[in-house]
Amino acid sequence: MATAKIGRPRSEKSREAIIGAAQALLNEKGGAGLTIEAIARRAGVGKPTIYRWWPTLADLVLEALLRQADETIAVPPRGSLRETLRPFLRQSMKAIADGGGAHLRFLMARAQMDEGFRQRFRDTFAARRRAVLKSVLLRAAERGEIGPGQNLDMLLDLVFGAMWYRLLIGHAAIDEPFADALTETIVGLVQPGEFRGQYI
Amino acid sequence: MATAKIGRPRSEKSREAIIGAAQALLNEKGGAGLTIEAIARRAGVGKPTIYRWWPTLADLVLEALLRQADETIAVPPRGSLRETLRPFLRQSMKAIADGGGAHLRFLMARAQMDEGFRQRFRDTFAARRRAVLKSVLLRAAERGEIGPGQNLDMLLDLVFGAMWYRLLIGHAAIDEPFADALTETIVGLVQPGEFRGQYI
Amino acid sequence: MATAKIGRPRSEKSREAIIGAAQALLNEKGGAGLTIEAIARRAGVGKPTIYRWWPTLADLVLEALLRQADETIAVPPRGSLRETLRPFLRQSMKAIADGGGAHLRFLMARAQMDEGFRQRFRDTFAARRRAVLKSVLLRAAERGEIGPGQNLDMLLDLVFGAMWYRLLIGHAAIDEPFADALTETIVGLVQPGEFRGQYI
Amino acid sequence: MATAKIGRPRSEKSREAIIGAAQALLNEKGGAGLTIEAIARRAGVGKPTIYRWWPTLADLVLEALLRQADETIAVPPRGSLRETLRPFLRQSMKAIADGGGAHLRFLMARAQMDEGFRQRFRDTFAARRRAVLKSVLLRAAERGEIGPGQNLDMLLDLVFGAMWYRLLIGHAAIDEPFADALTETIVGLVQPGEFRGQYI
DNA sequence: AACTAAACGAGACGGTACGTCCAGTCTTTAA
DNA sequence: TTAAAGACTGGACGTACCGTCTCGTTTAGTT
Repeated sequence: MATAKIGRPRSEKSREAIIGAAQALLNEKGGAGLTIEAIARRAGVGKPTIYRWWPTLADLVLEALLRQADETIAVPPRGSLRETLRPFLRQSMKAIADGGGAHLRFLMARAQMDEGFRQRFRDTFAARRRAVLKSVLLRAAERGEIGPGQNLDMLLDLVFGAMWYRLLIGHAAIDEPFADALTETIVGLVQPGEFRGQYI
Repeated sequence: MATAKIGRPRSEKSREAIIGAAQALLNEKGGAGLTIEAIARRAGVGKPTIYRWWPTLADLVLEALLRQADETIAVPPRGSLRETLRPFLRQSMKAIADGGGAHLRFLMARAQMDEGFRQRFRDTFAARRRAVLKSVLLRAAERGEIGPGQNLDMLLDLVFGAMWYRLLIGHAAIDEPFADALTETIVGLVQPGEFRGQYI
Repeated sequence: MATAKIGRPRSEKSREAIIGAAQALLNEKGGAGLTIEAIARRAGVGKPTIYRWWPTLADLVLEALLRQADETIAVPPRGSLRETLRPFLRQSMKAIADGGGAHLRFLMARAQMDEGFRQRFRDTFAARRRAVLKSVLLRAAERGEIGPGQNLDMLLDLVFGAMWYRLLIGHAAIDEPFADALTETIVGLVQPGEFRGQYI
Repeated sequence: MATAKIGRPRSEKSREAIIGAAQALLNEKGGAGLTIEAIARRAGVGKPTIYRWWPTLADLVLEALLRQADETIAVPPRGSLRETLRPFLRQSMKAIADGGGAHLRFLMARAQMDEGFRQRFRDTFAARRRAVLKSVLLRAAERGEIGPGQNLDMLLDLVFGAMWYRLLIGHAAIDEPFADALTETIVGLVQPGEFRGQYI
């Protein structure tokens, strides 16, 4: 059969405390000052307990992010591209404004320092987000709302790139007006019509 | 006049050695492992000498980046938007591929950990790059190549965002085909014509 | 010339504080519980400062022992063997009773766990103590107080062995009566006379 | 009567495995590196099983020592003091050379760190060894081979002290020549005759 | 034969200390 | 009088064990 399950089982209480402490510290002090030592102190937990379950502080923060993001997933239903994309972007930006931004900024920074984590971050979080939006675009393309010359992956880079760029550089707000403007820009970009440049 | 210039003069040799060491370490080992201590060792210099001239390791790397980027600035001249944007993007991506990518990734990571540097990074480097591209877009708008409904700042976010996003996530290459595709996408997006959504 | 001496010199204040803290902790809590971490805390010093100057906690304790033993060295002068040996042993045992015992027990324990330190301990401390007593025995032998059949190194093992054995096992006191009895035993053992067994 | 004896009985197999693993590790790697964790791993046993039966790692090693020493006990029979003492010492030193030395060094080190174990070590192992040798000396004294002025306990300290001292410091071998030399020294020391110093 | 209870292996737990790296500051000598 | 060099305090790192705990499993003796 499967592997036998022996030994003391994992303490869910500790797990919760650790993730909770990471959340709290990130929201209070921001990414700098978020250390494994501080989390262990706050959670009333030994450092090895953290290392046992997460290879890296970044992986722990990623799990914390996913935990709180899961509640707000809400796959967008149907309708026109505009009516699907707008709530997707509004919701994404709302999650960022409501605290997720600190997580994302921390994770992106760590991804630049740890190639292993960068790969995990790319393959789990980023790829998942891209997949969600890509399915939206694919349905729009099937409905004929997107011209045949459009490269959907380029569109993903444009949309997520603009959000990440604003988040990381911090030169402009990530709010509902931005979500709406980005929606209109993308909708305007993709609409089929006369030839407007060839994708190479 | 002002303060007399007495005392031991600054050693330009040390300055060069420091920046050179930073360049070398960044290219060899990447962002992780780039520390002030390592730079001081490599440059044969005391740590305080570094702290005296740069407030932060990130500022030092930023200077190193600007130093090597200055040679490749070459403001794009005239012609159509396509003919101006394409070399601009090709050149930008070539600089990234030729080693600048490590600098940029390091700087963006540090900006997420140090709000003070983030501001300097935004106000010097990022703003400068935006200004260059914006002047290109403005000239194109004057020539009527860009429709009146376009928000130029949104275009900047799209272009730089897509580049940064690919650089940071690492899911796709930053190369000439990408530069060309991005050029075509932007050119197609901005061309004036029938109404295609209103910027809010 | 010799090597130039630049840079901040070693802080004698820290050195004193470290050794003092080690002394204090050893006297208060005994060998168990004497850790580098605790010494650093007590001395108000960073751990690396300790590691910079002593390879091992044991080496630090050894220096602390030598520092306080230096004051009580007082090489025994002349006279008969009995008149020289007795004060030597009394003084040695007084030093043990006055606090040196904790140091010695700690050091001997560490020597059993760290072969490198064991060698240093043997070559510096133990060899030095043996040399002092051996010179006493040599002078006595020159004066004819020790029979020709005696192996002086065996005598050293007997004298130091008995002291260490009592100290480590703890079955009997290390005090003045013991010093005097040991003196008489050795003096009786070595006196020349009829043949009493041959050293092999 | 007392508590009924129900439940699973102690596993002798585990006990053997634990003691065997301790023996093996001690012989292979010496005292440093002998940990309960390593023993449990090697023996294929859970840590609590070890803690259930021995209060301390030192107590476990002590039992391992006694188990292998029991085979070589061989109480010395009769004859002169020399003829009794010499095999006793030879045998003791052979046991040390054959592997018991590592056990003894480990135990003596642990006795310095744990006062509770020091007492047990003293009251069981050391006292037993002293009793054996003391009975030898008593019989010799009854036969008149030892002068009336001799303090037998001092003799025990001399003999065991010299052995332990060599074992712990490591400045000289513990071998048959040493056993013989020590025998002759003791025999020469104790022989009755003209007055040779008074024991105080 | 079924029940009971202790000992078993496994391994996670909260902790302590380890020895190292680096940050940023301070103090001295050299230029 | 400033630059340069190196020792400083201090915090966090990731690891090794400690001794305790909680599991599911095994194994005898008791009913």
